[in-house]
Amino acid sequence: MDDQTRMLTGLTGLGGLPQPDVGDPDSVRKQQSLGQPQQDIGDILQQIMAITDESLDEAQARKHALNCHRMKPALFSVLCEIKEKTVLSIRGVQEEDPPDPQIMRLDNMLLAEGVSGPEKGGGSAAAAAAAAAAGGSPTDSSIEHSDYRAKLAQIRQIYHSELEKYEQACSEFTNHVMNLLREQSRTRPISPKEIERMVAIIHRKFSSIQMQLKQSTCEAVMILRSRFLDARRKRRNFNKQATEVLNEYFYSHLSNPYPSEEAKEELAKKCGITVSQVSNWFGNKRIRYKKNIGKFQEEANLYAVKTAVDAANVSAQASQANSPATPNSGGYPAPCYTPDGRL
DNA sequence: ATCTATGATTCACC
DNA sequence: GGTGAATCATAGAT
Repeated sequence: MDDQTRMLTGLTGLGGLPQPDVGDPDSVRKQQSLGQPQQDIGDILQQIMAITDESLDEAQARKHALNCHRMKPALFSVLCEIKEKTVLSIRGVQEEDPPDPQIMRLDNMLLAEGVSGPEKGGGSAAAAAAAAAAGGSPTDSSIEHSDYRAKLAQIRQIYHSELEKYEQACSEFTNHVMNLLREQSRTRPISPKEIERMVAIIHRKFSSIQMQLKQSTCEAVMILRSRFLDARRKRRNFNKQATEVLNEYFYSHLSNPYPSEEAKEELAKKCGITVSQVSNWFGNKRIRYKKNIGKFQEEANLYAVKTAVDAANVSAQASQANSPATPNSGGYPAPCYTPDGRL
């Protein structure tokens, strides 16, 4: 009995293996035509392939039997040799690809919107600023603001929980595949590098799923944002007190109705609006005043009186007289009024 | 329904 | 970047 025949009998004697059909005349013919060695190897390979069709316990037992088989090292070395030849053609085909620019774009956006960054970072601050600039009374904007924040937080939460799920699934799957490959490396030649490559492939697959998640999150944020920006166009008039403060400043600085940055901040604080709203207001006011001074005459006189009265009060309170708020020299034409407040 | 007032936006200019 | 000018879009008055 030669080695291969012994091996065959050894394998068939392992139990549970399909016995070569000795009684079958076809089988006998095959044995004769193939020649003993090829036929034996063919059987072994067939048995290896058959493992996949079996239950786990059976397969484990079979695997163990095969691993213990004394021909296994020989088969293994043959597989190694084949592998060595084929690997040369595979090598270098799939090398490190550069970071996907689209992923980077999505990442940057998610970071900017405060979805992927630290909990209460720049993104929400920016949103807050935008919300504040949205106009309307301070209460309205804060309602819109909190609404926006709440929705953003919701998106953020979903994004993170999904991301976590994906990451967990990815690492679980990676572990599983690595274990499988390590296990298989006992029967077929698998280099650590190949395992690495396989892991990279898995990661690529999962990162493409992640990209989809990022994309849909971005879309959600964009929709939220556009809704929010639409809401911004829903103009709300400033309250009476705010308009009064702004008008007072405007008419008392008619010669130069350009508040400094500090003055704008002060006015914004007084009126409960943002600095950019103050800028808008002054921009509109200047142009509209200039366009139709006549129309604003009454208003101008009213505030001139107010300013004069205030100035008078101040001077009355102070022991020494102060000069009026702002002399009107140049700049925008002043309304006509007498120093005592009469028109 | 229509008009007016007004806050916001856009664009060109400096 | 701040401003003027034109324009948009809507609230509020009629």
